[in-house]
Amino acid sequence: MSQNAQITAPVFTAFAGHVATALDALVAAGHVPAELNRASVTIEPPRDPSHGDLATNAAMVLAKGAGTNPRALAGLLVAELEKLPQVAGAEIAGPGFINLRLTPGTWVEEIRTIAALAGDYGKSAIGGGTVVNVEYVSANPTGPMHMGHCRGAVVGDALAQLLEYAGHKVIREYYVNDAGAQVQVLARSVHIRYREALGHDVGAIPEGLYPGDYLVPVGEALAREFGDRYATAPESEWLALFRTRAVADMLVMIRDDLALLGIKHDLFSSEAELQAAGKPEEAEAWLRAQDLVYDGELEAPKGKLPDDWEPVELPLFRSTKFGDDQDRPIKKSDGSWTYFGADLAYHYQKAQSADALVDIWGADHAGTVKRIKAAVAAMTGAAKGPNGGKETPFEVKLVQMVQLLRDGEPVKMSKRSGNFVTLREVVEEVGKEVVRFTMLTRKPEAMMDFDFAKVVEASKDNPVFYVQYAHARICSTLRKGAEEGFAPNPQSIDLLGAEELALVRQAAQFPRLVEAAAVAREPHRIAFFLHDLAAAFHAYWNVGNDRPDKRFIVSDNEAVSGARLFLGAQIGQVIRNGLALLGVAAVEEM
RNA sequence: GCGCCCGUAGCUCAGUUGGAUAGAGCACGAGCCUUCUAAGCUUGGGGUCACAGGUUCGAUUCCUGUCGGGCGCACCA
Repeated sequence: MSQNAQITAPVFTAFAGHVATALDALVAAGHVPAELNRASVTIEPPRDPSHGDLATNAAMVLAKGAGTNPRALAGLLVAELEKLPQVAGAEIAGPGFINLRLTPGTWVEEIRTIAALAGDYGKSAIGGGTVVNVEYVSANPTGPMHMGHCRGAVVGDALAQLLEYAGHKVIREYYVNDAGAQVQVLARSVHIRYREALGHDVGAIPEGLYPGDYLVPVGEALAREFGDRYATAPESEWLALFRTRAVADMLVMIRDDLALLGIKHDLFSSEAELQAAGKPEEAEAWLRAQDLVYDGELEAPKGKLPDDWEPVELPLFRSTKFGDDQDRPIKKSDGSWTYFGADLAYHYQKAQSADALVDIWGADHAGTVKRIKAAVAAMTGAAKGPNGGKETPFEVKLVQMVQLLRDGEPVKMSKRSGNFVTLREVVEEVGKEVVRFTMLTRKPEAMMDFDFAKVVEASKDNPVFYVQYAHARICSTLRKGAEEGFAPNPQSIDLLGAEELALVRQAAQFPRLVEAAAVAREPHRIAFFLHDLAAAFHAYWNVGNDRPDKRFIVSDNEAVSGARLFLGAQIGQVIRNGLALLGVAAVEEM
């Protein structure tokens, strides 16, 4: 018999069940057809607090199917819901909303629930254990991470954590593009550094190669290992070797950079290995058998036509059949795979071990979303397909650009010259917590400014600081209470009044917010929730400025102090849980 | 020219998968404040949700079109 059996479910979770039970009762009484789809029934706090603690639209969305009008159905539901001991009042409002007022005891109980569930408060089973593959970062292995990769990395990592918390199994995956032209350029760049390490006069790094100093040690290591064996050898003798070595070194560097942000992938999938295993050929053969790949002429580019454009026949995937604007080549004229051709096989491979796929991409890749979605639909959806006709849900989340600013002035970046701002520089300057939280303070599809000065500002304008400060304030109050001999005391929390319970009401949103954010794949909602909760906490705190009797520690009243400290500890717990979801550590003092 | 994203208060942005009188911070106006943790507090004004249609009990939210901004548009990745 575990202790957990005694724990009441979080109030919003519980009431989702209560409303369902009430509807079941109406079904049993013959008022509502059993087969009615309840998916659009919501249980949420009303926007206007004067309307009560909870509102449901159940009567409005089900009335038509029940062959009655919303207010009549609401009357029946209210009669059921009023039977619940937690319900202090239920009324029908407007077109058929049902507003519920809960007893104060319900909120007191919620404090105990938070304490009992602790780090698990907010966890959900909504994911049902299904496996979601989240692919994020996937930066080319040609150099250190730079800030262009940062937002997608944080959003992807926070999303992965959120989905796990919501009851999914998550595979965090990084697709390593180690087969294309870029890594050949890398190999050539490294070869120059190799010759340089051998004492050759290599001059300036030629245009088009990677000029960064980070390749110097790679060249030196190769010089130590191979001596001058490849110094003047033809490219065909060293290209593959140097590419393999360089990519391996770059991945070490990238993993180190990601570790600075606390990011660790479960799986690094190599494009080169995928190709070596013949996966793209398998995909092509199957697609040709379905007449989804054919040899055809590529359409001319839609923008300004390049001077050297000439029509050519290539194997094309019929992505237009699945909503794309034109069919896309899977092979180049030299017979090698296009990025898309390999990516198509790669996504099919991912679908083998996951129930759903999510890709986090930079907005500059928006143009290729349709073709890859088309490919996944074609390969997983076909009735006779390799996946048995079960189309794998697949979403691409586009993360917009981040503009780096310093005191309002744009920071110049040029990838070509190798003069870009690295992730490491930024993390070392402002800290992991600040980077992660800030990247989640805007919805991903909107552009974002990242100002070095503003993100470290210690003021309430800075949401990172504001949330951290709330947690630190709680910790320091608990320390202070301990000094005065007051401990958090759950025995006396019935003494808490309406102002304190309003704080609980706010914190109690967390479990349903986790579910909504997970379903929407939007981790930034957690960041905004934390900001709102911190604001409510600070506001309550400030009441104590003028009214010592409303402070957490009331020196001559041990019972009230114990109750408020217990409340504070649980608010702190919810903040910690939320921050943990974002991968941000909660600080105990500032 | 086409595709994707964005357009909400003077500014920066939320807006709970279509809900009730659209919110927060900054800035502005007016008061207060020397603190259980200083990085302040309270309060007020401020809106054609870019625009025009459509869908329905109901639209900031969904659909169509227009305007404005960003990104992208080869067999690159």
